[in-house]
Amino acid sequence: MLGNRRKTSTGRRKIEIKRIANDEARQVCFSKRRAGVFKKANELSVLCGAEVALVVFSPAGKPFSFGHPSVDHVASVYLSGGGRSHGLDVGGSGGSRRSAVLSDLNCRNAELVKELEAQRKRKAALEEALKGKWDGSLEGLGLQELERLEAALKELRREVDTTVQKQQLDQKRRLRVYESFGNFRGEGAPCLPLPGGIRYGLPPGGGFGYCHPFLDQKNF
Amino acid sequence: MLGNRRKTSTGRRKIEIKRIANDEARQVCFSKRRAGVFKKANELSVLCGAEVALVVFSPAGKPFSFGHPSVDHVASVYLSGGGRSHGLDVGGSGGSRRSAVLSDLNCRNAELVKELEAQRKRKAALEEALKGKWDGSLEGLGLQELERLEAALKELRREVDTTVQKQQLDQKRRLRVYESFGNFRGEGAPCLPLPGGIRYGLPPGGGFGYCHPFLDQKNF
DNA sequence: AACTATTTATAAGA
DNA sequence: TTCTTATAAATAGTT
Repeated sequence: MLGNRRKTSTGRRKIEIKRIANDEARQVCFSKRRAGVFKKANELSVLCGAEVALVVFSPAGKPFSFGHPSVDHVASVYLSGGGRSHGLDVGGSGGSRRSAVLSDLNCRNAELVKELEAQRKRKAALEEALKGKWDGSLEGLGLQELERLEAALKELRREVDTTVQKQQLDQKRRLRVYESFGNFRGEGAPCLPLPGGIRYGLPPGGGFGYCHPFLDQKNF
Repeated sequence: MLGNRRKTSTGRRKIEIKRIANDEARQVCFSKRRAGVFKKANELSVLCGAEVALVVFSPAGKPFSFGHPSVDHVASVYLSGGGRSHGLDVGGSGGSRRSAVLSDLNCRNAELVKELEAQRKRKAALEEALKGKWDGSLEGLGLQELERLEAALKELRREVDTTVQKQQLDQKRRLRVYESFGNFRGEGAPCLPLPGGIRYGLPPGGGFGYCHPFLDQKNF
């Protein structure tokens, strides 16, 4: 009775890996494959103990992410230059650790002094720019002035970024803490400013909801 | 002749998704599955036009990554709060863009003024800390002083991070540029400092080599 | 969302 | 690591 039932499906067919033209089909494919990729990423981290960070934006711009131990952790390591230091000087095993810390601190201090210098100049320049062109409102400014202001802001950002990056690098060299477990996030309201320190990812209350892996990631 | 050959394999068997105890088996599994996950991630981005960033560290700490349009791009968006603004005010389509930019700039300026204030205080505090305890060398300092200095450095970092994050958020709100194509990176020397602005990832010359997807990612 | 026929990924073994 | 093979899993097209 069940055996001689007609075929109800043509079955899976091979497809070419190129952009799916049809909008709806693309959306369906995204949902299915997103679930698949996240599952694979999770399995890789569990089976092999690998550190994994995966962030996906749907064609509509909805964010989904998975990280083990966390997106933040992996992003930090990646940011700081990638990879563990292959076991050298990790853990409190020997007496060379203290001197390593010392030379590390020494190095960081030198960089910090330079950064202070740069910061001083930068701030002066920015105040200059603000003083000359800025009275608190925007209405009196032409497009040109706005653009110049924006350029100044970008410049500031780039310089601060450099500072941050160096400091993170330094810090990560000796701070290799393992966090406890992975996480899975998806589908949240975009563009909310976040309080507190920098986050390579978003905090629980910051607009992204946490979801259990593979159970709740069906929305486009 | 070929048909009646004995089974040469027991074939694939179902496994439980939990850490593989045996080191070698875990390594082999990592290599295979890493390739699989990266392939899936790439297919998702191509088929569906999704933005994807995937970073994996092997158990030994070797970094592998894939991004479309790039890890940097996805990380930036993710960092800034996630998600596109759902088509509103994207592109130069309407006349509301100008006023949007104005209120945006206005907002950014207010934050900037606050940040300048904070920066001034921060710098003063740091200089204080350095003046009091620091003569250029580390040898005269006890562990307690070192710890206090480290705390000051961390504090500085946290505050600078906050600045950077806010500015990035602001900037990203109106800078939604599409880059051209994805990339694949793997297996590089860890922990080299990077010149230039902050990178959510690593530049071509920064210690990571570029690889073509799925062809060159076999090393643990 | 559910259903299957297929394709694809992969666990073991060599 | 790479190849092979049997099998488990993912998923394209359909309903």
